[in-house]
Amino acid sequence: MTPVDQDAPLGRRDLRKQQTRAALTGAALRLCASRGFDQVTVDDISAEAGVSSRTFFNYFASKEDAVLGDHLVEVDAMRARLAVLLPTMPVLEAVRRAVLLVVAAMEADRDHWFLRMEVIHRSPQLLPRLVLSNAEAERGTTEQIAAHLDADPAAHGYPALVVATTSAAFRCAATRWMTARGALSLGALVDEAFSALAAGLPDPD
Amino acid sequence: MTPVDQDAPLGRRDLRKQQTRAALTGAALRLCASRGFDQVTVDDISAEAGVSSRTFFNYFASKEDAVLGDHLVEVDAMRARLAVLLPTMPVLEAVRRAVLLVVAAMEADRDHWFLRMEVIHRSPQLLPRLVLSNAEAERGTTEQIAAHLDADPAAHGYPALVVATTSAAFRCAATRWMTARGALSLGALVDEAFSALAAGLPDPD
DNA sequence: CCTTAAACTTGCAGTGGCTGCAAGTTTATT
DNA sequence: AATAAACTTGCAGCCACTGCAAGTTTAAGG
Repeated sequence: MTPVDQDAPLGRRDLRKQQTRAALTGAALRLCASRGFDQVTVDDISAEAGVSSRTFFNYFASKEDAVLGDHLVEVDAMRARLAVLLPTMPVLEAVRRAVLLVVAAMEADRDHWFLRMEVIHRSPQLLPRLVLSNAEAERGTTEQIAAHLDADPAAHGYPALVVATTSAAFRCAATRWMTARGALSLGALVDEAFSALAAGLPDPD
Repeated sequence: MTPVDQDAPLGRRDLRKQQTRAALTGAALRLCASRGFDQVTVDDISAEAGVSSRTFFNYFASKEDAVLGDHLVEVDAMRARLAVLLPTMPVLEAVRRAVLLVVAAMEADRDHWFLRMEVIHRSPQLLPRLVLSNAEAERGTTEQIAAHLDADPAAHGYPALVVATTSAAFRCAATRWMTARGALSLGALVDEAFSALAAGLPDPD
């Protein structure tokens, strides 16, 4: 699932930790996908993963975290790309290209995302937590764009507006991608959504 | 808060229910605003409101519900307005005008909204739940627009895209409104955001 | 006015998420 | 081989939340 980060000093210990963590998220996803989120207890997940329930909470702060996991890994890369692109083109276009990094990561992780989606679809209570972590990421990007424009984010609404609307557009594309179970390319769907945004959301046809 | 709905058959019982409900949300808002959401227990709220903690759960399904309350009351009115406007103008413009109904309701309820905002700002865990209930409303509006366009919502991304992005724009405006503590008119902020959307989110200035 | 049925409140007991603490056990360090 | 650090675990406990079985209040009909 999550590839090993660069050349890390991996002793038996860190290895086992990764292993345990993966076993926990795996068990959580599997169980929740088949039974539904609240028909699964932390004890169930821990037992399936072969650790105590107390240990579960050494790895995750909540049951939800085990399911949603770290779906924000690519944010740093996206932000770096954005920093490079912003000075050379309009904000909206820079964001569109930066988002393609996330698109690539998601398309590479297809199966994992579909499984996660299955769980979230079954148990919509999880959706909020997903939105929250996104919100945090959005705030950072907003500040980045505000700095680029030399604008006070509090006084000027533009940075927050761009980030919020593009995020919404991205989520729309992702939703279409998943309901189509990957029959369409996520990249193409994202492009379509961003084009509509750039055109001012005119009525279709 | 919520004005009495039309000519209702209000006996002592229903009256007391309204009273209790208001006391609970009031206590919840007050306590959470001063102490923070998770420094307040359901027992605290119930005691402050003068009922048992068990009764609390007869009124609200969760502690969060008591704080967030019914912030979706005006949705029906908005949808009705939208139905009237859609055939006579572009979708985006119709949505903009329909949203003005919500704007009016919020501006009439200023103080309450600011208090709620105070709580949410202190305890961001609440923000997601807020977004979630919005999501439900968004789905309905999406279907409405899809029907108007004679489009299959699954096949065509436009309806969901318009709704998601305009909702995001609205939230941005609302956030600015609240951080400015009402120094700016919510209506003006919403108009500004929608204008930017309609123009394709060009770089400012 | 009085009776009866429905609605509302409440205590109680119990489940499950989640945390701090104080062992014990495993792994890294010298 | 000895010591320190990290990891796991059981335990005791808090709190959100629920079902159940009273008790109490209000509405409705005679």
